[in-house]
Amino acid sequence: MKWLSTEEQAAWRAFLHATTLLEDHLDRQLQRDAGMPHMYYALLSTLSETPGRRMRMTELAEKTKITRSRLSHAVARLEGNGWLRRESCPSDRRGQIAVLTDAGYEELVRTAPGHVTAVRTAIFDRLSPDQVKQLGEISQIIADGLHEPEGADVPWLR
Amino acid sequence: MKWLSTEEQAAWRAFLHATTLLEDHLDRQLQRDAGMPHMYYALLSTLSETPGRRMRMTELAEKTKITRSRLSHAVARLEGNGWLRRESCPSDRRGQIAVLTDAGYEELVRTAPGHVTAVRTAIFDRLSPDQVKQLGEISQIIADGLHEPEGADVPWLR
DNA sequence: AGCATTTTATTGAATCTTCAAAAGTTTCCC
DNA sequence: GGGAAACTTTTGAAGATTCAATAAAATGCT
Repeated sequence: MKWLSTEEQAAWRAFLHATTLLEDHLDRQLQRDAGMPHMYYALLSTLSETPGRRMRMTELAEKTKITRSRLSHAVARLEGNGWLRRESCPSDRRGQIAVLTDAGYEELVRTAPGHVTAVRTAIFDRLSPDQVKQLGEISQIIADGLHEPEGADVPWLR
Repeated sequence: MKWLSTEEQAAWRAFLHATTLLEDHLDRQLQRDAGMPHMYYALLSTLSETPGRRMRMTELAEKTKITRSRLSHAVARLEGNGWLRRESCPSDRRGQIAVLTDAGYEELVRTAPGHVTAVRTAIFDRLSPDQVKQLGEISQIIADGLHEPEGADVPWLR
């Protein structure tokens, strides 16, 4: 059993603090200005960038790295707000398609500047271009490692 | 209004994915192996490193970057598990002190190796020593920026 | 075709977090 | 001393997330 080195411990602690504070900060900012938590905003934002502003539920869940269950609950709530609507998928009768409504798009247009400013102020205004590059690379490595579960339950059957 | 550059957008997206997946992964790991979410584990872990394995509520909340309310609920739950107990503070009758019990310490001893392995596998085994250093520095900068709220409501009165 | 398996999406219950309000205590200042 | 203001912690309700179970539809296999 190998423990963390002093440097690793320090980095891990700082990382935990940064992510905890940042999540809290952005959730608060968006809850105040847009009436939704950060993840819900991310769903609208993701949809806004797709052709037709629509996406299959599973695809949207994968793109935003959340579970299908979480997405179902979130979409139900956002649909209640009128920012999203569901359509059934023509090619697969199990499928549902989440569609960003005009009202949802307007809400995004209205709140995006404030959110981007919050992100910029918290992160990018404080980092050098090289640090931004480093952060991107490091994040990518971590995300890649978690994207497809590594150790399956029965590795000897792989 | 200044938007994010292409590099910044890419970094931000990767960072969001990494933190979302990582949080989910570690919560799941600890829920399975220790019966508690990651933040609760962090509370026990933080307490275990203090003299007397005890800390005032507010201090513990600040050290772990969570709200007092969240801490109160968490401590109530962990107390129910027998991993923590409350003592009243002798010098300040408002104060409560969270104390790690022996059972709590044992639980930590039992589950720490698995958790450290999970953290190592997800992060530190994948990064170069320089990247670990970079991650620590970048995280520190972000955390520092959020630690004391920057823009007060009335900056002209500061 | 027929039947088991897999995939998609949702649901409800339990748990966790946030927010605002509350009660008790200490501090500040005159 | 006395009263306002600030601080510490808890509480309950509302909202969010997880997990396991469910239903419906597609796919695979023989």
